[in-house]
Amino acid sequence: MKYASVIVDVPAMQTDRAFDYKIPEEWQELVTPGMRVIVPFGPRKIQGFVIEIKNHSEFKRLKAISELLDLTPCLTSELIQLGQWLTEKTLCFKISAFQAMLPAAMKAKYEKALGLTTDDVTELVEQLQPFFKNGNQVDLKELEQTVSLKMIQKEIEQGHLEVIYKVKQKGNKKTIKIIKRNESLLRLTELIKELPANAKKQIEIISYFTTNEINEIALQDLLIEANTSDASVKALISKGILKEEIKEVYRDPYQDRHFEKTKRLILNNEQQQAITPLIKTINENVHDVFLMYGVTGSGKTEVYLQSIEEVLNNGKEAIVLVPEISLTPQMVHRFKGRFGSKVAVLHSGLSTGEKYDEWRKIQRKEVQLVVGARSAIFAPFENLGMIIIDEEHESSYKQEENPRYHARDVAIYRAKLHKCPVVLGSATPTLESFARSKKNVYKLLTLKERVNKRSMPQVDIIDMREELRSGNRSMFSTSLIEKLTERLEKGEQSVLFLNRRGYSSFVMCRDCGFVIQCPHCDISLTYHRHGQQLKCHYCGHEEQMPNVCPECQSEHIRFFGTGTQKVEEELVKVLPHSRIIRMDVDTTGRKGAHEKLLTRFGNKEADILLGTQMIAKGLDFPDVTLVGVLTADTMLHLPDFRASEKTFQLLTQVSGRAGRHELPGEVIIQTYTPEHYSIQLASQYDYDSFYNHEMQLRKNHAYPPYYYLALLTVSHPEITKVVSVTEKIVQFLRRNVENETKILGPVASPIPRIKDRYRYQCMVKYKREKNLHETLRKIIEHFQQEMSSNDLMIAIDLSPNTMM
DNA sequence: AGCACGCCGACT
DNA sequence: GTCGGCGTGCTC
Repeated sequence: MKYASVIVDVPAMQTDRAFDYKIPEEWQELVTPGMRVIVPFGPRKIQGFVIEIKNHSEFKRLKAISELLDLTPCLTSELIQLGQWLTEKTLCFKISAFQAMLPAAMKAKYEKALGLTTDDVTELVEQLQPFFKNGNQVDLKELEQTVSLKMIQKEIEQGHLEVIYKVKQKGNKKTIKIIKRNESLLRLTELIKELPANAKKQIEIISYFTTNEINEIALQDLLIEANTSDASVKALISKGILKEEIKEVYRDPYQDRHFEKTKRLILNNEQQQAITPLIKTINENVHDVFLMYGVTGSGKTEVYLQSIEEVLNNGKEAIVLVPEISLTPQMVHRFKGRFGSKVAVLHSGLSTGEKYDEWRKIQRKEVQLVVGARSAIFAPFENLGMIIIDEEHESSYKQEENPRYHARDVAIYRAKLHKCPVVLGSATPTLESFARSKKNVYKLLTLKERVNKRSMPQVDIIDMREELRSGNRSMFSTSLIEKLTERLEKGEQSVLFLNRRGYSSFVMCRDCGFVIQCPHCDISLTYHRHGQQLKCHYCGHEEQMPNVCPECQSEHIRFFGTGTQKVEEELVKVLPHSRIIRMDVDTTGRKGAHEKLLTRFGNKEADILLGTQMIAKGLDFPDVTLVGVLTADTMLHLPDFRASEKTFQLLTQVSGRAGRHELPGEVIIQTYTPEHYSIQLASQYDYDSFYNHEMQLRKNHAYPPYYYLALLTVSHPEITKVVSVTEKIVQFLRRNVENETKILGPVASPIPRIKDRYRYQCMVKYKREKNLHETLRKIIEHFQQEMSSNDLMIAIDLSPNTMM
């Protein structure tokens, strides 16, 4: 007799362990670790993951697995192990770790229904009787709307009704019907004559098979091609001449796109030097981490492509991670063009079903390469030959919700197991990675020249304070307008970049200075042109834009700050004849809208592309010769120790968008702090100096990479509770950490209240702290009751990206 | 997370 | 005396 250890789908501290189940006789040999099952849990039924098969169980009153959801495990043994590791590393629940590895379609949904337990409907209360006219089950949600719960409860007590717990799958395999011939072509030709003459349509169908000499065809195609209805097809099937088969098909998001085969390019000297050690590790089957530091346009991608080719030739698989926002069609094209149908693509633009299908291709070993965003790092490959993380510095590789993992850490963990290399690529590596390469923990591969030998575009820093002094109160400097006009005249294109983070349009009274804030969060509301609404970006609260100031009744209340809409309006005023494409969340909301706008810009249907973060990455248009950054320093003032680093990265990234082809490019950076080193050094493309300068600061302030961080955020509706809990935590930490570890706090979070919950935090800065995870676990355990009963929340982020 | 069980106050 | 509030503890 075998038993299954199951991790159940209940994300709670008390259930964060395996539960044992009997395996029914008929599945004894079938159930293996990594399969999803449905199990009884208390009174209900829920989904779970089998993580182990055992011959004994300590527990006496075992229940049996009620259903199998997979016949092939969806988690490989490696992924089960990885899940355990993730759980410890990020202090998340086991179930959350497993769920993070799978496409959303495989997560269960739960529903409750009421079932009739008697044959005689009239035993029920009259009011309930009509609901069971068409069957003996009714959806509970539906019933709740019209009937009181009490009445239902009574009926359950009397044994007339029962609650049925249902587990539903979200997405599923898409299938089509295939019609096959059941006879030889020769026999079919004979059959045409044998069929009754009035069976015209049937004859037509058979002729279609014989004249085209085909064995099978999709039903929907056959109906069109042979111009018939499925009644005739059914008739032939029942006669045994044809047969029907169900076939799983993939929703292919790229099916009507043609990818021209691209050939490998000749590598230049630098690229050759970079790829050699990489190829060596690939062929020798050893684990290593490479940092490929290559300036924009230095041809990193070609190095990726050729090393992947090597991996695939060795019969192994590869994962390429790309930041969500640069997973553009251009990017996909490069991989599909080289490797065709061997590639699966995973990103958030796909529907749940499409993601599931791409994932299935990986599981069934139909592809050898995955290109995708963060979660693609969990691709269920079993024979990994290499993992590439492009734009390694991107903060989106860190998941900001549980499990708070960093894709880079997962990549290195998996690569160690598979004895294969990890390649981290960037033009502006994170300080962490570059520091590791200096210590030779990562092997540094450097690409200093651009492939086309062009120098980087000239960058001009414009001091906006000067502009203000000389009477220019607009958001465009004289120089920027001049250069934009110049491009318009020459028929060249420009890109304007608005860095909006931490600088959205808030509403302020000009008389008393009152700023309208969210009633539930301590943050100012954002003005939305659409319907004159004020919106909170944290809790979704909405209200109407007032006509007068709520404080002083002044009419001089208006919105400040710079949204893309506002910039567009202003721009049209200054350059009335320019054609502008605006790209932001509003214009790219719909699926495919993003791509359409870019195509239009590429076709030169506009002169100026205006947008936020999303246009900073990977765009490559030959006629763009001017890039303008409207406000370079907004991000600098966020409460974030990485603010300078992010600013440097962004400016470097954006500058790389200009003059990528024959035409030379120019960059304008507008700022109120032109002397800031991250702006100065970005304009000189001087990563090394930036690195040295920033490292010194990090050292002085005890930040990464000199120290590791852990951020604990406590939240509760009452501020006194929050403060006292955080205080207790800090005291406990102080008693349990090493001497050189620093503990900051308790302090209010940068956003002190979200959704009516007060937030306090404490930051742990440590170098070596062997037992930190254990200590943090103890803290959670200590507050466990309060967390489940008293609405208390403690969030722990190990190596947080920001302090928010 | 759900859900049952169980112990106290305010009503028919 | 009963209904129903939510604190406590369990789920293989």
